[in-house]
Amino acid sequence: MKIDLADQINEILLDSIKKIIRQDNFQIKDIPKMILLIPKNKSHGDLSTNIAMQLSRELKSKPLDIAHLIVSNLDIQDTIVDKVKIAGPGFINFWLNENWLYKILDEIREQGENYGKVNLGKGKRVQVEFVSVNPTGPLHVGHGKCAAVGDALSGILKAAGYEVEKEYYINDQGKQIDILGQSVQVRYNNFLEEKREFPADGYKGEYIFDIAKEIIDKFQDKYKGRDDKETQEFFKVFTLKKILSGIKKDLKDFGVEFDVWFSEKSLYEQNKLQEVIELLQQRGFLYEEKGALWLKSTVFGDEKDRVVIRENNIPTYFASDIVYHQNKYQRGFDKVIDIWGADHHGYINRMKAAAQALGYSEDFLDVLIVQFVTLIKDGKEVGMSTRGGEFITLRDLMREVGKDVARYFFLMRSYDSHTEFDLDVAKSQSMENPVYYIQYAYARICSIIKKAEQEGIKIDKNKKVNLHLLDKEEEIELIKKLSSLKEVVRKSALTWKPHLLTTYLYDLASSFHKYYTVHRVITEDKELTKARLILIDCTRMVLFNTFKILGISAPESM
RNA sequence: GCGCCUGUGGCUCAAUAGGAUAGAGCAACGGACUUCUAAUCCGUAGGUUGGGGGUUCGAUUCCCUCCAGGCGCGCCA
Repeated sequence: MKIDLADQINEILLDSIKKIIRQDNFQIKDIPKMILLIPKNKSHGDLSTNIAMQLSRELKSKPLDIAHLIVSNLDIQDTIVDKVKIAGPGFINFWLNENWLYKILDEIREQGENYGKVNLGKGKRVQVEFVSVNPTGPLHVGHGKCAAVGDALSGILKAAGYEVEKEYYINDQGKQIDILGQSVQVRYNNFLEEKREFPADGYKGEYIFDIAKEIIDKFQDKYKGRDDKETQEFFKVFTLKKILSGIKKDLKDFGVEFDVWFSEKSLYEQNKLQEVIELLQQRGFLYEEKGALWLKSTVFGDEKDRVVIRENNIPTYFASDIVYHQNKYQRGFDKVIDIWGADHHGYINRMKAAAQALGYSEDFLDVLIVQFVTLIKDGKEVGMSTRGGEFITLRDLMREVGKDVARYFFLMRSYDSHTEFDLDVAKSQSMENPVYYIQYAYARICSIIKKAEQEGIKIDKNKKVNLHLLDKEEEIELIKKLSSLKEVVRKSALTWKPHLLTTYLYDLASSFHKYYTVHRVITEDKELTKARLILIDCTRMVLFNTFKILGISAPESM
């Protein structure tokens, strides 16, 4: 494996700094992390570092002086670096030998679908748990955002060398499931002209009626007027199954496949609660007060202690979650990421406190909060309460704008900004949609390659093509974009920001469209044509790889 | 009252772990199809980064404070 060019520059910089420290007897604790960045402005070189400014504080000396010292000790013999210059307040800018650009193309061709992968995770096991919506109704638009973010983040972490497991936690027991069953049961009886009172906090959605109708179709009046244990259980189980299979189908059609569907009920069946209570008791983090059992979550920074077992002996929702996270830990993950909606952010502290009370390190569990989606339809906001029954489902959204548009829209901005999703705009502007813009770049490339094939132009993998012919400004620009994929993957895996990749996609597509407008790929010049075909094929590959990480499809024609 | 998130051109958002002249798209205006897909490209205009302080070589980014919006503060889930 070749040395990364950033690594190479890091190395010679480090050598130089070490030399200075020795020569001039500087005292220094640690050398700050070297940050090499690609300057926005071309006149600042191909790569740049601010290390001199970073060191200035520690060395108590002017950034410019340090920069000069570093540069004069820099050994650029036999490296990719052509020229070094100091600029501004103390930036050290590097100009690279142009060969490096063409080496990028070789690398892409060599690695194919693997280009863009980095080994940040080194095989560490990460669990990403997301969506995990109570199975009391269909998924709505807000859940779609969580699904898109969770799935994309998982893809990013995989590309960054982590071993990722995606999980959906099903709250398939408890009070809300009882109410759900009752809601359907009442509707069922009402359809059969049996008077029943609808539960005060019952689920009012249209889908409840549909399920009731379905039960009539299948079982006629078998359960009419009955209210024994068996009947209640029947409505609960039937409804739960129905809704859950709907959720699974929605997610699958949205392109999200989970590795594990984890049932809350199964934890109780295995009597895991008792185990966890005993463990917490042993560790001294439980106490009784007012007939209830409390967790001392304040010890770990929670605002107040929390009830685990109620006065009436029924465990709280929180208790289940503690048991569930205990289970996650026992499955041996190095890291657990929970993705929650913004309405649950007040829950983070107690959950992290619980994890620590169980004895896990503070950074074992991290919770990522996805801010709400405000959906605009016909110019006004649409409410999204499951219980109230008024919402736009993820299914509706997919029907209206398609899977790719929906996913991209959720991912194109940072998940922690509350985004407005104007349905009318997403539909009516679909021709100017960023998704189409990007996919169009891909389709264009495919179409050129197809045409070249028809004209009998073939790229022989073994035959040398003179890539130095790719010397136009737009070509250099495009290759540089291609080269930065790995950096983007690394960064987004480190910061858990999928939108860095959507931004990158747009950027890359833009570079390609510009190139396309100015230069023709297929020309009379055979050698040039071949070189350009390689360039666009590499672009195609990079687009493809990024699409794959984000779960967006790559159409060969549009 | 306390906590979390947000505030950037008219609108929707970026800004790479604090970096160089704050960038895109939409909307506006003016251009480019005899071409491998015009679902594209080029140009013009548009900014006191909510206000005020601070930290330093440098702040959209970090700290304090105020203002505005969203969301939470249960022996609900």
